[in-house]
Amino acid sequence: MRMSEAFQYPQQGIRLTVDAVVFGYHSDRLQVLLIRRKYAPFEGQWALPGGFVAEPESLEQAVERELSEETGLKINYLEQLFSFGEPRRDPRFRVVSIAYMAIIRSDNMPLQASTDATDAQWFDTQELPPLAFDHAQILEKAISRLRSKLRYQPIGFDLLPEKFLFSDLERLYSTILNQPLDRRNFRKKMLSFGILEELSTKVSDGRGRPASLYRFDLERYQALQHENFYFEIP
Amino acid sequence: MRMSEAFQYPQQGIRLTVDAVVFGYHSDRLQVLLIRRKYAPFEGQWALPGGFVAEPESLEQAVERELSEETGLKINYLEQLFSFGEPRRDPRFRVVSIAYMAIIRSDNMPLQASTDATDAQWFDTQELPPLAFDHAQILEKAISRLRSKLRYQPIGFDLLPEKFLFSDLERLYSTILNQPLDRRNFRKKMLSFGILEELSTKVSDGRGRPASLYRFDLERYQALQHENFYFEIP
DNA sequence: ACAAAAGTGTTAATGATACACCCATGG
DNA sequence: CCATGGGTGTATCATTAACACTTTTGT
Repeated sequence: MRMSEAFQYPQQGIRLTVDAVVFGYHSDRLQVLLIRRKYAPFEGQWALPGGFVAEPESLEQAVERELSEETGLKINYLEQLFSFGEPRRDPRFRVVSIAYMAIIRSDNMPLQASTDATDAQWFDTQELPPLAFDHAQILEKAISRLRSKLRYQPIGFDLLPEKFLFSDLERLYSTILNQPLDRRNFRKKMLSFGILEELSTKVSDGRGRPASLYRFDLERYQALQHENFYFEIP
Repeated sequence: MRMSEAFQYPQQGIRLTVDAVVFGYHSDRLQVLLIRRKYAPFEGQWALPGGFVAEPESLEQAVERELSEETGLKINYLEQLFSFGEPRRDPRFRVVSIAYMAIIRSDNMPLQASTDATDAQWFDTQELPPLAFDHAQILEKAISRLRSKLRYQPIGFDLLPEKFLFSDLERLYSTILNQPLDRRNFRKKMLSFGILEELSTKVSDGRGRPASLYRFDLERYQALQHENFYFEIP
């Protein structure tokens, strides 16, 4: 085996793809972007956006290219999730897929009447259609990762517009974590980090007392990271 | 692109490997297993054990096979770490590597006078030689993962022999986390989980008061996981 | 009796949880 | 003046952190 490695450089016949679980947040719901497949296998079924990795591009570039080709969307946050490589996960031949988790700001979510793309649609994560391949498993892992990251990384802000209401942020947390939060405690904790800037503008949605807009202060956050600072929502 | 995907099934020329960061614990030090490369590139340099994935095997099987071929070691814990796919990480051609983190019980560490294997050696993680490819980066990521997992998963027991002294466990934590621990607080916390069984045997290393042996109670741990139980060392 | 490591409790500080009323606006 | 959502503080409880002496053995 070592010998063959050294001198033959075996060509494997294993294909490499990337798939992306793209999250958005709309109407107080966590949404995920799916693409309807045009071709077999799983023709007509919904699947995660993704595709084969091209020879000279990095994995991240591959994800960004595929997303841009299929949906025209601009990614706001991207991280590698997990690699899926069970031998029979694709019925055609061996495909190993490196899955990514991506986040798109809710003010960027509208889908472009897409170029090449078939159907691309946002789905509420609570009401998902059957998915092609092992994509349900990938999605499940992504949701679970998103949930835990929400608690110890300021990743929730990537799902909201740049300026947002505190109540939006709170609803986002309680929706995605699927648990009720105490408004006062949440506010106290979140403000204690000192990474939110309160803007002077107040907005009213028509009824109720007008609320302040906030903005996530990324620079401040990055500065704090070099000190003994831990973002954590209990 | 979609078209070509659907009908051509492009062969990519991207090779797929697995690499393993294998941790052991010996002489109160965290150790990692390295292999001296027999062939170019990086001939003679130290590298992580690993190799090409064979067509019909799962990724985990590939790791286990390579480790067994190269070192004869039996793995005690295995988890996928991260996938590395920068286009020029291998000077020969495009190789994407899926890295795993493995743990070997310290009573299993002796290396078999190896079959095929060249040199395989344990290295103290504080005194590492230069590594081939991007393996230093992989190793760094593995250590950081091990550190954080140590805090919230009972993974430290996988580094110790089946029966161990409480002081060993404590030293392991303070060594790997690289911080001093308070003996009383550590003990109190660790025992509070109820996942350690105190054995009746006491052992003495010649000087000082003899100490009890403990054993990690896996079944109890698994049972507790279904309840509201969180292992966490602060 | 001394050296060496094991074992053991209490207090103070900090952080988490629980909880209810007033405020500002639009209709 | 009513309905609606925004905004605020305090008291209790739980967890963590700090800290030092006694016990058991071998030499």
